[in-house]
Amino acid sequence: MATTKQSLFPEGQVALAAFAGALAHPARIAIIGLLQAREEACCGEIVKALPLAQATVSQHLQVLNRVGLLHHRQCGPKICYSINCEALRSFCHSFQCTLGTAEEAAASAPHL
Amino acid sequence: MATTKQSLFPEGQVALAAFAGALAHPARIAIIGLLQAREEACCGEIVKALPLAQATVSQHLQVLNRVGLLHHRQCGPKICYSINCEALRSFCHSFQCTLGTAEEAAASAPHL
DNA sequence: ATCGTATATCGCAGATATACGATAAATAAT
DNA sequence: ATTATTTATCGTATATCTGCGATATACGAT
Repeated sequence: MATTKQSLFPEGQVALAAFAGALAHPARIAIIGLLQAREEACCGEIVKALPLAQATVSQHLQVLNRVGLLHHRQCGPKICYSINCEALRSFCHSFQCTLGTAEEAAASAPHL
Repeated sequence: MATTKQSLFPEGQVALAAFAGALAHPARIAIIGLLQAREEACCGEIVKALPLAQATVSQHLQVLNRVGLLHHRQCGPKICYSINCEALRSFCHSFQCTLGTAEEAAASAPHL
């Protein structure tokens, strides 16, 4: 038994869980951090920066892409990835709201 | 072969991924939201509020507890759970820092 | 000690995730 | 068309997650 019961939960909670799931691996945290530092990086550069095989890195990129956290553009023979800042901010916002840390966030960033 | 490679990543990234992993299920998001609304709830109340069996809810509580997100106290025959606000805030803070949604995101709009 | 209630843990099965080699697909240049 | 480069996908094996019934543990009251 164990047919997933995720569909029995409100859509907002499912979406937030999916977002959290996309960040639930050190490699994907590292990729986000790397893209934050460099603005943009191609898959090969990310592979060099991580202790993982190319196929595995590509899979992790897909996971981040699936929840809309990445932009990518063809750049000659390479594909350059960057962070979809809007999506990231939007996720973080509903994250704050649901987790009830909104007051603290408002204190440090008095706007929005 | 697929012995997990999580240990090859920096500790901070592993910790953040673990935190995200703890929130990577709608049931656990729901539990956090419920505890936020009620301050405190015992396991039985949470079971009633979710479409899951008691054993499953108990497991989800363990997952949240393992990363330090919960407080619990014996309350007669029951066990009352509440959110460890300090831990939650601390996590959210390093979350913001690593994901760079503090001020960089707001400042950098112009590209593409 | 026994009973009833409340919660945690065990054991199992099915579903996902992780990781990688091999290979395919796409691009650029020859 | 061939080659070299870059990335995505396939196939696979192993690991972890999800879910629940059954059972164990803990507590308060009798």
